[in-house]
Amino acid sequence: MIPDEFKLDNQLCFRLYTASRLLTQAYHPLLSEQGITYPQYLVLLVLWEKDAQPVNDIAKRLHLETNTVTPLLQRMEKEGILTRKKGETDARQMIVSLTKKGAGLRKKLADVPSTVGSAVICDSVTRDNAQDLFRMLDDIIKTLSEKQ
Amino acid sequence: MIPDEFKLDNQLCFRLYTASRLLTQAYHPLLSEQGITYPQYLVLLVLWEKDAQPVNDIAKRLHLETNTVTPLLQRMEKEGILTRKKGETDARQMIVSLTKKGAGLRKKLADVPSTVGSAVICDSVTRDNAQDLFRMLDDIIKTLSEKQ
DNA sequence: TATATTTGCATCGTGAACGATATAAATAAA
DNA sequence: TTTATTTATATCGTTCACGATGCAAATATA
Repeated sequence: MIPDEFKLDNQLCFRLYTASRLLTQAYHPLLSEQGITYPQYLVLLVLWEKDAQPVNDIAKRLHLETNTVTPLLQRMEKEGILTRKKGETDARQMIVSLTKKGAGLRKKLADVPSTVGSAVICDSVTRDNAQDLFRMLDDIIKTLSEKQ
Repeated sequence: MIPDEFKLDNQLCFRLYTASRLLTQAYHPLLSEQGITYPQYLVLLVLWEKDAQPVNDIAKRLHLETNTVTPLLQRMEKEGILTRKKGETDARQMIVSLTKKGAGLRKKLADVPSTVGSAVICDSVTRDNAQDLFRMLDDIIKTLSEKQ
């Protein structure tokens, strides 16, 4: 007999992993139309909120390490979406700024949130109890990121 | 002004993506001790439930494509965790079975669920309302996996 | 039975993730 | 000021994910 804890159906991580992957896939057709990936879209969200940030601030905002973000930014730089230049006050920093193309993607991707949002509305996740889900996920993220 | 839908804090996908990554990281020290990764652990969970399954059944159970699972299984075969042999009734199938080592990992990994589980217990996610979270995630997964 | 289609798996290329490590600049300590 | 430590970023190697494509076995159709 398999103990309950070992059953795949009882695993929180597997659910998060699957839901994350499937929802990311829902973004794909919309994003690839503009030649970007989902993690690149996340970088854009960060820079649209506040332009000209050092690599580290972007990484922290996304809960990623710089060894993930740096290559990501290098690819986006090569695509002409953003620029990277040495910080003036601190020469260790690389300040990442949107190009005109990167800023312009905001309008071209304007429909993404509502399109994807409506795809995930189901019995359990309506606008009402999405807040409960958000709160639980935020709590998980907070708990785990504090364990570092 | 940034519309609300564009704010990173309002994105469900980003929360799932982050929670999934951080929780997977919590598995890492426990799994690497036995020389396996988290996706490999998922394969073991599937095979511990039912041994000797074709690649396709494992892939479907994990909501993954065979082009992800095949290399994963090949690496696990090289590690001596499982074997792959052609199906007898259907020669297209590859039947994946646990070796003694693969079956034995169950005991060595016995503490994983409880160890990781206790790491994620927080204000919002207690044993009580974990069921609500499970239900919502299952609904999201169901909705998204039915879309194609 | 011959041909077409579907199914199951594999290969390839690209882009993440991430542990480990390296390097230079900034800061702290001696 | 010299030396040590910390900080910010980059490089490298391995393992996923996944779209695209290929191929052989099984099944359906003609």
